[in-house]
Amino acid sequence: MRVPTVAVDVVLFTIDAGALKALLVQVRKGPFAGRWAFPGGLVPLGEALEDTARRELQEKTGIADLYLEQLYTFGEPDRDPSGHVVSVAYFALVPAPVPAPPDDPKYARLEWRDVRKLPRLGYGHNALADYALARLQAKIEYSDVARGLLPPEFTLAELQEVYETILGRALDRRNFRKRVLQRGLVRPVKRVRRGPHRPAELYAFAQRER
Amino acid sequence: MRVPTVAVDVVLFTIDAGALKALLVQVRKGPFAGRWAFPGGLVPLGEALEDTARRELQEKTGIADLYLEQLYTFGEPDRDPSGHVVSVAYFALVPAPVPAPPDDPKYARLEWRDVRKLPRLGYGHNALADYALARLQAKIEYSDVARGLLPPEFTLAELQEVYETILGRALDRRNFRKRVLQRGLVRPVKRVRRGPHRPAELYAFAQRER
DNA sequence: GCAAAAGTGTTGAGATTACACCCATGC
DNA sequence: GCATGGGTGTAATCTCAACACTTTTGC
Repeated sequence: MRVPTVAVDVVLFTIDAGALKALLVQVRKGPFAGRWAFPGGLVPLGEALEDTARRELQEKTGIADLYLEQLYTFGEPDRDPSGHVVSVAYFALVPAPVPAPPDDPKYARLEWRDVRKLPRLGYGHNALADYALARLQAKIEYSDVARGLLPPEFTLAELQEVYETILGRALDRRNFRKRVLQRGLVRPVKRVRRGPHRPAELYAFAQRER
Repeated sequence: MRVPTVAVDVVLFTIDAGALKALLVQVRKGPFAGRWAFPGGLVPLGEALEDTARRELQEKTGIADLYLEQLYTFGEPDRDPSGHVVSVAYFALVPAPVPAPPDDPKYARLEWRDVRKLPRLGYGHNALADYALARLQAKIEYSDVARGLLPPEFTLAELQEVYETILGRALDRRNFRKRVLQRGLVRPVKRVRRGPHRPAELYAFAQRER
């Protein structure tokens, strides 16, 4: 092989049981066999990077529709002991509830793991996890990335829980509601979610991103 | 060729004559021959991406010491008509005054061009220019990237001119000085620059980045 | 002494934080 | 009627933008 190989790796986040989780796959070959790492794969000739990322996730989890954003490209030649692999990292979001990963022994094992309690990962992927989390925390403050973690309609309490889980700290309810409303991030949809207590107004993200 | 090739492209900025300029090279081969584009080159097996970027700039301009930061990776297969090239884009900064590019006919022609008046570039590089400028504008607000565009000691007027050139608008002198000082971005070095008028205090960037 | 750039404070507006009580529903 | 989560306003503080005059030097 005369040139570096190109791969994509994807940090797929979801929120589950009040925790921010990422999808891991168990490495099957090479010096990292048995370790966990983020899913990824080689980019074939002629395929766009983002398409490779989506295809890999689709094949591994069946999830087709998700938010995907490029993170960083790692190109140190000694990161992968099997050769010089330039790895384009993405981060992705999928709304809860996420379908349970198929536990087909034909495929590598998959697991959703709390991002703040990751084991030592293969291919130096812990740095990737830190990077992805930092980006997510930064973006949630000024963009509508939270869209990728929620269903089309949701209560403000649910939205706030997403923010708190990502940021890792509690937020004031009144201030939170004021902010997201007057920033025009969400709009009420004139429906309510009924439950055991007082019904909650439902909201949706506003059309235009900002 | 069975896999995509990996290349780096670098948007090298400097400030010259009150304008933000970028280094362009003239394309010599292929369908974009004659057009201008940002300098770049293929990543050889075993070399880190950033090393390739530095080496290319060093070879083309002789500039060795510069600020370099990864921007984005473009991987659409049809961007380069000669094949599927995954291009990792960097942006770089070099302080003025910048050495004049050698006009050796053995090498491709080089030119510093005003970033806001670029011609139609090869390889779809106009998008890259926009992206790099947006990143620079964003980062100058909260980081010390301006460090890469100034000599070790400078006056606050010079610093302000860098900000104004990058942001493309005038800033209030008093507010500007207040901000950079109380943010701890710069510190006075107890020396002055003498000129035709009142001497100006010299400053240097503070040690720690933030 | 004059031209030119350097240096310096205050005020008002808007944004952000802190904080506690009533409301609507299911059971 | 009570337990539970849903919904709301105000005051204090901080941050950011607007704005004009005096100082120091070279000539």
